[in-house]
Amino acid sequence: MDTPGAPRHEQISDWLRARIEQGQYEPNDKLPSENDLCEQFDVSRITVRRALQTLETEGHLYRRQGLGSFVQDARLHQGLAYLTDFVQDMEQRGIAPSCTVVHRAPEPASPDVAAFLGVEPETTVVRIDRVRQANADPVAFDQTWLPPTYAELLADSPLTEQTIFQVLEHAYAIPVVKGECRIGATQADEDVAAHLHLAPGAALLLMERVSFAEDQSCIFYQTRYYRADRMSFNLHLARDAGTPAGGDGALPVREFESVLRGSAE
Amino acid sequence: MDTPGAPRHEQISDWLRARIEQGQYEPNDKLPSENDLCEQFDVSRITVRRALQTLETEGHLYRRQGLGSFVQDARLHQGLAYLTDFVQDMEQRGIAPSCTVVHRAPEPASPDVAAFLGVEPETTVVRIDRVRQANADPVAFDQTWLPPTYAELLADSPLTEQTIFQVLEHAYAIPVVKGECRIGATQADEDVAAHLHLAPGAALLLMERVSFAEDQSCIFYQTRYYRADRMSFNLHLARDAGTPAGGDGALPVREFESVLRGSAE
DNA sequence: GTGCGTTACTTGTTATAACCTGTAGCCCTT
DNA sequence: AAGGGCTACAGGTTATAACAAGTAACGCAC
Repeated sequence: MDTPGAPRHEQISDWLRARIEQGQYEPNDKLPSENDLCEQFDVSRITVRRALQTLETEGHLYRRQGLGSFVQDARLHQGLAYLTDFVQDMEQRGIAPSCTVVHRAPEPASPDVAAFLGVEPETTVVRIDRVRQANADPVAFDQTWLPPTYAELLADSPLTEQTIFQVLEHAYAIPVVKGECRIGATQADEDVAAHLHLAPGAALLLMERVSFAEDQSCIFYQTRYYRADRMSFNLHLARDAGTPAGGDGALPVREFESVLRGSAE
Repeated sequence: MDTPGAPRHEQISDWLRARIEQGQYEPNDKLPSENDLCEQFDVSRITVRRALQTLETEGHLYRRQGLGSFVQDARLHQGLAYLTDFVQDMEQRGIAPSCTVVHRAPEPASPDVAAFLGVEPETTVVRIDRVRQANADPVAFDQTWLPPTYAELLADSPLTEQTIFQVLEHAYAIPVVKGECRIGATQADEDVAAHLHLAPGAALLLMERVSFAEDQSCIFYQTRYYRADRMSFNLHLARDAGTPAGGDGALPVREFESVLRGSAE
C-alpha cells in the first residue's frame, strides 16, 4: 500500500485501514497513540491526525479524548447503501458477466440527451448500445451517450471487459463522484425485445443513469433495460441506534442490491 | 449561533452551515476563500480548514484545488437514504393523497404469503386491497396481508387517512424497525388494470414489502403496483470525503425518493 | 491573432510548537 | 483503608510558517 506520489497522511490512513480491515485488531482494540505514529512514520502530529480523521469519518475507528483511538466494530460502519455496477453485481455472486457491443457510432444529440450531457443539441455525441449477459444469457440492454471529450478517452477501449467507470478511473484517474439514477418500468419495444430474447410488450425494469466527474462535468447518460423476469432490486431497511424513532415508518436504506433471479423461476 | 464555550472551528462551521441552509448561497456558488475567512474571524488558516472539512464531510460543500470552496447542491447532502411512505411522498410535494379500500376480508394464507408472514399455510389472515390516488387520480394499487395479531389491532381503523405504520406507531407505540423491499417490473393483469384505469399489459413498477416490529415479528406483506407512467424512484449517488475512491464506480446512495410524474407527461 | 509564460490566487500538504481538556494510576495524606 | 491531589499521557484546539499544486487571467512575444 505504498504509493510514493500520495500524501503522507493518505499513506498512513491506507496502512492503518488495511490492518483494521485484515482484522489485525479486535473491535475496540486500542490503536497506537498519535505520538507513536508520529515516530513510526517520522511525520508531524498534524499529519497523523489528518490520517486518523479520515478513518474516523469512514467509520473505521473512534477517538476518545484522554484515552486513545479505538477500532470501530466492523458491523457498525455500514452507514451507507451502495448502488453497484452490473459487472460488480455479477462477479460478486460468481456469475460470469459478459457484454456485447451491438452499436457504437457518433450521432447528433437529441434535445433530451443534450440536456443530460450539458451540451448543445445536435452536438455530435457517441452512442454505445450493449447487451449484458449473465452466463451468456441476456439480462439487460443499455444505450449510453457520451459527450465528445469522454468518448475520445474511451475510443480505444473495447468496453467488453471493463466498464466505463473502470477505464476512466484506472487509465485516466478520473473518478466518478456523483450520479443520478431513476428506476422505472416500461414495456419492451421490438428493438429491445429482440436483443433480450423477449416478446415485444414484455415488462422491463428501466434504469436511467447520469454520472458526473469531479469537475461536475457529465460523463454519460445511460438508459438500461433489465429483463423484469431476471432482475430486481432489493432494499434492506433498518432503523438503528443512530436513527430517531417517530418517523411515520420511514426507514433508512441500509443496503441496496440488485438481484439476478435464476432461470428456473 | 455564538456558543462561547465551543471551539472556534465549530463556531465557524456553524456560521457557514446556517448561511448555506438558509439559502444565502445558490448551489455551486463560491464561498469566501480560506484566507478571507481567516481575516473575517481572526483565526489561523488551520482553524478555517478544520471548519470547512466538517462541512465537506457533511456534504454541505465541495472544494476544488486552485478554484475554491463551493456550495453543494442541497438535494445531495443527506447521510442516509430513506425510503418513504406513499402518503409522506405525496404530502411532501403538496399533493393530496387519498386512498380507497376496495377489499378487506379474511382469507386463508397462500403458501407464499404464509412464508412471508411467518405463519402456517391456510392460517386465516386479512387481505386489504387499496387504490392510492394523487389528486384523485389512481397512481398505485396494493394488496396487504396481515397476520391475525396485527389485523386485530387495525380492525377499527379505516386506513383511508392513516397508514398502517402510523396507526401502529401512534396508537399502539409499535415502531417498525426493519423491512425488506423488492423493486421490480411487471405487466398489468385485468384486475389491476381496471383499478388503475390502464389497459391490461401496461407496464407497472412492482414493489413488494415486508415489515418487521421490534420483536422480529412480521407486521405485513404487501405487493404494490405503481403506474409506470406516473411513478418512478430516484436515487442520488455521491462520493464524498469520507468515501475512499477506487471502488470501480460504486457510489453510495445519498438519497432515495419516489417521484410522481405530472399527468401531462 | 495565436500561443506561451508569468503571475496572482486558490486549496492541499506538512512541520513545529504551544496550550487545553479528559483519563487513569500512583502516591501521599488523613 | 479511604480520600485527594499529583502526574504522565491521551486526544483536542490553535498559531505560525512554508512550500506544492491546480486554475485563470493577463500580457508579452512571435
